[in-house]
Amino acid sequence: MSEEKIIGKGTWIDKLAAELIEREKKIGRNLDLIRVESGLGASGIPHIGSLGDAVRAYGVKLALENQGYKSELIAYSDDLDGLRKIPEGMQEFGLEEHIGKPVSLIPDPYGCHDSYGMHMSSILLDGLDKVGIKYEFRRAIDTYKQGLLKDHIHTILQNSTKIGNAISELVGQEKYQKYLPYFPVCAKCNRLYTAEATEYLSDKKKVKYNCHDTEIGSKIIKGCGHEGEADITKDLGKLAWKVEFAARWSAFDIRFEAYGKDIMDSVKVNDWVADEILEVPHPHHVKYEMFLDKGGKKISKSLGNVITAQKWLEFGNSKSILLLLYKRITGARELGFDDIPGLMNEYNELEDTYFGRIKVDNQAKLTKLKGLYEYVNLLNPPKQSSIHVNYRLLIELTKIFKENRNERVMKKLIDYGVIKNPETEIEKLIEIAGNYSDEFDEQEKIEVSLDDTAKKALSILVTALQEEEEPEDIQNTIYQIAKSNDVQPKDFFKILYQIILGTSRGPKIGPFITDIGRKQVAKTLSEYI
RNA sequence: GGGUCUAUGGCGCAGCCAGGUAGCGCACCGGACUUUUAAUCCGGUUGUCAAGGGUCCGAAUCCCUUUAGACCCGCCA
Repeated sequence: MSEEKIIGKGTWIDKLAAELIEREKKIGRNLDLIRVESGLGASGIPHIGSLGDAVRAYGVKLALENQGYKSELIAYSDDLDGLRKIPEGMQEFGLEEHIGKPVSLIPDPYGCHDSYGMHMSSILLDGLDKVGIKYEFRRAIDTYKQGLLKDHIHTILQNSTKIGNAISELVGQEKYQKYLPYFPVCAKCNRLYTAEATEYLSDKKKVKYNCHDTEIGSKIIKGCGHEGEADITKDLGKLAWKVEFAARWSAFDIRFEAYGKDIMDSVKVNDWVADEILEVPHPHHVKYEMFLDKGGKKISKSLGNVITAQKWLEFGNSKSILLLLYKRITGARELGFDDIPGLMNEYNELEDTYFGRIKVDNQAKLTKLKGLYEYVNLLNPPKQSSIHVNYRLLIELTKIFKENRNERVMKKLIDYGVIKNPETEIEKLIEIAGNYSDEFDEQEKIEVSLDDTAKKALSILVTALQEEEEPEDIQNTIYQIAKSNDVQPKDFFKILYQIILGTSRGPKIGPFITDIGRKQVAKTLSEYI
């Protein structure tokens, strides 16, 4: 693997950006500004996957800039989509009556934004802000209202027969051979999807529709029976997804958009529409797998297993999110909050590699790891390494100290020689590690098998701990008890850790017992005798 | 029906995209040292890199076929 083969910073992001540029050059498009796009769902609570789409697109923007091009990320909220089902946990808001309406026309149940859709989008935008992603925000409702897509809609509707056939051929969906790929918002009941467009009056730029019951999922949405004509240049309505991206790509001059495999078919059709109907080359793409929860189910907005950026940030820092999203793009991954500690530590390792404290033999590998570190820092890496504390250790410590947590954990860390002085940087870590242990501490009672000699030694220890007078040196006492009762000290310590911490090792146990409280420990231990 | 991904020592995974001696963490086993305990140090575990074929001087890595599992699409967005 030679030096010259390495593109940019050696990551998949750089390679992708290079492919993109090469393709644009081949097509011969203007490269003064390369726009990349990311879609934001607005119908449900945005999970980490939606965030990933934007974060990765931003990575590509950074790579493009790094290779000398100007670039911009458009974050586009699909807030003209209709509400299909009520998200888990939002049953009490009486959203039932709004099913089928565009989410930007539904009031915000929480009352803090101009609409339901804006509320949802804001959660994602807030997530992006928190991890440091910069973007240009666009909304579907504005895009349509401003008529930015009206020429594209006209062209698409004029070619609806051709498109309908192509959809059938490309992905086997027959529906658009019969109906137009355009959903007017019913003038009478404000609903989408119920209003089925049957005919396009090309000269008037109007579609004929009738509003009738329609089935979405397993639910029937009531239509109001209204029959009308909608002016595509003035009245509210939207293109079907199968053709909408193409119109948007063209209108915004988008050169890159990543997509999840769940919308693979739509992208395939849209690429065709862009190339063949709108006659604008489609953007470069990359497909990614969905994040799955630990059971292997897709993380869905409507189910309860939502991992949002906000929730993640309670337990891990923004670097851990960025590392997760930038380290690789391929492959289905099962994701859960329990991945956070690993990612927190992995970031520290990566930082050590970047600053040369960890040696990596393979040059290409080193370049790649350093590159990854730079992307996780959004190509603005710190000049100096941060202070590293093993995150799992922090979790263990915060599990033990619930009162005066910050102070006591900090003191322990100094005792251990992990840090020299209390640091505000560490305070933050103690806080999130504490959140983690509070939320996920399962208090698993593990089976500890004890033989008679061990039990005897244990009961002597319990007695010793219960003495009013504090033994001078608990550490030494434990050692002596083990020795004089024919228990291997090594095993005895192990037993104690298993009982107290649920692990086979831990911090130096003498001072540790003092920290928790002798009586407390004696009580816990006595349950095993 | 269509599509995508995954398959690597006991477990979890990296390596695969841009082929060049099969690695990491954990677990486990043995040893060393030690009142040693966030232990540390040394060594180990007979991995057909799912199976078969192809390309190549050389394949875990690229291509084809097969098997198993997962997920997505075939409403809508």
